[in-house]
Amino acid sequence: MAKRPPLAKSELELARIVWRLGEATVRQVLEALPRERGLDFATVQTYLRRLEAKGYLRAEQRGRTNVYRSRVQPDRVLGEVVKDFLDRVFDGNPLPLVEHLIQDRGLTDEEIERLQRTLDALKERQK
Amino acid sequence: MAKRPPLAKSELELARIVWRLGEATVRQVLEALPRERGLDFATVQTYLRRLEAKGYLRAEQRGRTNVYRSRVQPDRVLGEVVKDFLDRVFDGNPLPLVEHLIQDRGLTDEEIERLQRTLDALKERQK
DNA sequence: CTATAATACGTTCAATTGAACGTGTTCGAG
DNA sequence: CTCGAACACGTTCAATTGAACGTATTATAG
Repeated sequence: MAKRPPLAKSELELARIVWRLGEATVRQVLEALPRERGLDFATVQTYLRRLEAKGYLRAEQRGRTNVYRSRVQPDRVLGEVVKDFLDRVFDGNPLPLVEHLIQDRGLTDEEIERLQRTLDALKERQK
Repeated sequence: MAKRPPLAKSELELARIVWRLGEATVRQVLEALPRERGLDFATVQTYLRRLEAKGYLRAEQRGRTNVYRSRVQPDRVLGEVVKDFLDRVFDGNPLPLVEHLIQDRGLTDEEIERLQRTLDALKERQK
């Protein structure tokens, strides 16, 4: 499985939009971008082309226009991104990051409940 | 508080070593690096200089040698790094990341227990 | 004392990334 | 038709990053 080159930040940003939309043209991605981002059409085009070259997206010529869709499972890519981050910043140790997240950022009561149930299930399964 | 320029990956890697050691010379950082990293002394020197220029580290001339130490609270920087990542990859929403982490990466039983206690405490406090 | 090793510091260099330009082509409104 | 808007694609360009070089200086083992 030929390893893809790493995702740059802007590339991930656009890839996530394509993932969310399922498939998208340059213009659709541009329009899905927050207005204050202020990217040029040509710039979005360039990034999508790069994503295709890197193997993350696949372009299909529909009529006169290119439609991009994901070539790899988004979750898989996300997993790689998270793993890379975890390795670099926490030596691959998830616990400190999890603790940081649940301490620091606001979780609602429901979210806490939900996490507890997830942990319960996990503890069950872990036997 | 003048915002620092962002931390590049290699820079964060070295900064973390300085944080861990409390203070360190170029050589000490070099030696604390995993052997397979294979960085040159001069390269480590360059990165530490950049970290100083960016305001993350402060160099003190001790004898003939530079000793680097952190200029900002490491936890603070770490918080920024995590926040940036969370924003970019999960739209600032911690829950999906937490769920991904506890599902995907191996947590030991004790770690799960510990998380549950943390969540209990958090739920208490949230009233 | 002197040659060698270690260091600081300025400089360089290639690859990657963020961002856009220019040109050729095409499609649809008048 | 024809003209302008939209698009594709090749190209460019500056900033950042990863990595190291070269030179001057100093400390130290012989």
